[in-house]
Amino acid sequence: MKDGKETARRIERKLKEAGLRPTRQRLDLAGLLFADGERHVTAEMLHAEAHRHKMSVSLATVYNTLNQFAAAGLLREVAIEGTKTYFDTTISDHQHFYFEHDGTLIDLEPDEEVAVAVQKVPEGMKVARIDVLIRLVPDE
Amino acid sequence: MKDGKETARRIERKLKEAGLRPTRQRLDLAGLLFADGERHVTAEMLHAEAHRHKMSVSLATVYNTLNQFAAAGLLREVAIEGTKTYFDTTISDHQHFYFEHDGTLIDLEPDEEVAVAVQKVPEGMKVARIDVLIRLVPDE
DNA sequence: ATTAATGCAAAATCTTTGCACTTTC
DNA sequence: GAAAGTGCAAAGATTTTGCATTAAT
Repeated sequence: MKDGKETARRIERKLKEAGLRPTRQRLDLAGLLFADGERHVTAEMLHAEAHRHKMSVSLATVYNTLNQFAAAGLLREVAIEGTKTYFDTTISDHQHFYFEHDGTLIDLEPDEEVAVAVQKVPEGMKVARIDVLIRLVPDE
Repeated sequence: MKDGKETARRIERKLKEAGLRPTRQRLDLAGLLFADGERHVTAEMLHAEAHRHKMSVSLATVYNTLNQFAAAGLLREVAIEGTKTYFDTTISDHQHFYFEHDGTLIDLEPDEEVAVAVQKVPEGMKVARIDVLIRLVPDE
């Protein structure tokens, strides 16, 4: 965990640059999301976490905030099958390990990444992004 | 479209081999799904299609059937972000093109596939499968 | 006959929305 | 004070479930 004041300032700047007003709720949630390192959360998870930290935010606001952050490019939605929507704090191009036995998701380190190169793309289309999800199960 | 009788027999065999009783609803739905070629459907879509073909199936049964087929290995769930669950009639290892502007999903031909090789896998884990989704947007 | 599948409606989930109130600029 | 954000509860959307009825073995 980084120094509190530095982080708070950095986060406020981040929101302003994204054109989002730095309200208390957004600062609180961004504080949890961007404190340090990668994070993969659902709205439910983040709401529970905020509660544990005695932050006052409604679940609807958590949903709205995650969607706004994603629209602003601060977060990225991750496609995992199933009903819940995951958001990833790492927005640069990267890949994921998905632990099927417990539903955990982690980023691959850049040096672990799989190289992908598309040969042919349908007429009139171009590649926007390539999602790679490596599904893991316990060995043996 | 293949010959009707041949297809019907093939499908009935398919269900039996999967340990599923060949009921009218399952035969109807399997008939739509496995008539020929790849298909990517949601429960909603398949239910609507069944209706158009004057087949009588409830939406709940479509859901149940898709889940049973997937559990039996006849279909594969595809992870696309968003709320709806897609099922794919191609169950072998393969990759997808996803057209972001209209939500269409198609399989890559084997010769278009991207080679992926994972270097390091977390301790005690092994790769079950690698999902590759190539996101396309209109050119320019 | 026995066992499994279906249909319906009801419930359970997850997510978005409408609107009065509050906060930020 | 104007514009934007929040909270709550209500509505939406998707999916699952309980149970009586029907169909398959």
